Amino acid sequence: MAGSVVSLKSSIPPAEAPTRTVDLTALDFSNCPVRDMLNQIGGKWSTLLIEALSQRPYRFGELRRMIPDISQRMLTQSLRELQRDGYIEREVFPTKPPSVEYRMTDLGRALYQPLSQLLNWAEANHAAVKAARERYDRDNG
Amino acid sequence: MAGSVVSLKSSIPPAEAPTRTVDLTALDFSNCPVRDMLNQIGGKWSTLLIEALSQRPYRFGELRRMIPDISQRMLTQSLRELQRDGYIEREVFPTKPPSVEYRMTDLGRALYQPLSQLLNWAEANHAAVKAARERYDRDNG
DNA sequence: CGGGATCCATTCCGATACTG
DNA sequence: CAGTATCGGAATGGATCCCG
Repeated sequence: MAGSVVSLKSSIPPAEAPTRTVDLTALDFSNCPVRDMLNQIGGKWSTLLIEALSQRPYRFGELRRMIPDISQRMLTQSLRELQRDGYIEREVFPTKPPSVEYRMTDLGRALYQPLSQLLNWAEANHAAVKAARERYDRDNG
Repeated sequence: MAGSVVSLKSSIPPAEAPTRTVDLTALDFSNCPVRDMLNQIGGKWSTLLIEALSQRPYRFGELRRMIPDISQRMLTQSLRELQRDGYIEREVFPTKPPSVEYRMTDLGRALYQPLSQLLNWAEANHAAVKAARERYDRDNG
């Protein structure tokens, strides 16, 4: 793959074709985490967790009860990935039995700004998307 | 799963615990396309295509050359899904050999507003995420 | 040129069982 | 309570061949 600044010419003869240059590097997998990030955000549970933790810190068991459909395996894994990317932090309290709390970091709160905008858009436009799908499925398949 | 408005109480004794109610319905899979949408956007190629088509319409082969790493199978499939959700449209010109053009719809352009904000954020903060990952990987396994 | 069909590798995710 | 370990099915994505 390798960081590619794709030079983009129309397939019409070069002479009259305006040469446009599009920088797709920003979305290149190997160079930057944009794709990586969206891959992570696009995971089945990540946005749900970010949404929940954007409110206040929660303990593991609380999150689990909030999202009954998540398995503890995926809950652990998703939290670890969010933590690894620096969006949330994990604090262990040495009680017996131990309790663990997860909270957003500054980076996570920063991410939440544009992310919540996108989520709001999605929520506001789900009817349009649904309609488009039904139209497509009717006309085609 | 089923649409769940999760009633969320802290695990501290109910008497003194403030009862908070968090509506996670918006992110429920079965109810609304927020999760669906992010699933789609989180796909390996979708954002790349939306980014490209937000500039101007392109033909199949042009897109293919712009993104050399995509297979024609995934290009076709990704374009179909974006079309199905109403973000792009497809026009066939009855030339010989046939040519097909893809362009953004109004809905697609609307989506691009919050989406590009998120992409910009990701691009601007990739250093922070990278640093967080290295720190995590060093401190842990 | 712009696909469709098929096969295969990888990754994701859920269910279950066990632990400090 | 908050995990870890293991397994198997499902979904995702890539390679290749074929077609009007």
